[in-house]
Amino acid sequence: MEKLDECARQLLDTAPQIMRSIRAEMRSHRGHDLSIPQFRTLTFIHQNPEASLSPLAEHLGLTLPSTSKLVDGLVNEKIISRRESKEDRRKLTLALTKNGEDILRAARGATQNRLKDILHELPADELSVILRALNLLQPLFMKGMKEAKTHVPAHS
Amino acid sequence: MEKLDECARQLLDTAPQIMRSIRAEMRSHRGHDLSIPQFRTLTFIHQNPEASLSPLAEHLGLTLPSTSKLVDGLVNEKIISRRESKEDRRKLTLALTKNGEDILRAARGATQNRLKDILHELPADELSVILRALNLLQPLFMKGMKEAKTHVPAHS
DNA sequence: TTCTAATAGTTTCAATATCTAACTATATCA
DNA sequence: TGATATAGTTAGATATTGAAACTATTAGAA
Repeated sequence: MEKLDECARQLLDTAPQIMRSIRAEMRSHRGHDLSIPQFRTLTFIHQNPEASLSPLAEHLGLTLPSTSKLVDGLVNEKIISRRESKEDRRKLTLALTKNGEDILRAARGATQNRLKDILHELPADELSVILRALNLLQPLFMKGMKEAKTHVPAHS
Repeated sequence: MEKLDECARQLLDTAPQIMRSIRAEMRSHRGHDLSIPQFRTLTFIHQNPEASLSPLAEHLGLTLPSTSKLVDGLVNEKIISRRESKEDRRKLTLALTKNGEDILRAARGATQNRLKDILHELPADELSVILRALNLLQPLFMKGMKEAKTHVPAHS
């Protein structure tokens, strides 16, 4: 149980610092500024074609009104498109525009480069450890979300 | 370099999800609601006794006015104390109140428990991998901050 | 078939968080 | 000593988010 305690503690201390680097880069690369929630929205829609608003809200951890507003802004900027779903007229179908795909790709590229800058001095075996850990963590934190609801986002 | 790419990509995808869980717990446990920046402020001051405002701002990735306001709110709630520094009257010295320490302890405890809930099903060897990875990542993301400035936060 | 309940999303209002510009006070340097 | 640098505050503007209220659509019960 000591390891479990230590993992929880380290995660709590490290995750915010990682996010700080990510946020800084999202906001500093040339071109379109994206907030973290905007970036996460684009990523979610990219990974979940035909997504509607509610699963997006759930993924973001935001309420429906907040998510609706967020999407509004992105629609206004022609980054995503929003249309009525074919199977259920209450639902929206969200999609990235071409512009949105470009912006997402640029943001990911720049931010991943930044992270690579930070990580590049690590030897390969340590990168392997980190990669393995991330592969363990990712499903858990997606899984946590699944437990809350039954809607499972599809992952590439 | 493939591993480096993959690490950067996974980090970019996983860190926000981890933060989502942390944020949700910070906001849901009984007692005092803390925002992530507030929590990070308390943690920083706890780990850096006698800290002034500028290194805190730097740590948070916020501007001085924003940090000043954030601290204002916490001072008003008697969570931290603020006084003029002895060596330099331009500088503040920030400290946790007793109340602040209680609140931080409670927030950490609850959030760590939440993370433990998520992680507990992992076998010990996998926890070891995660722990090792976090121990590798943490200094890097603190180090990144050091590179930006010369002021090195002391760590327990 | 009709009516009620549930669901998806929007709008309004209020609160909170953050940045920029401008400013004050203090310390350092030429 | 005066100019410059540094630490922090205030005011104003903008962005983000939740709660309450509302509309439209779908599903389920009678």
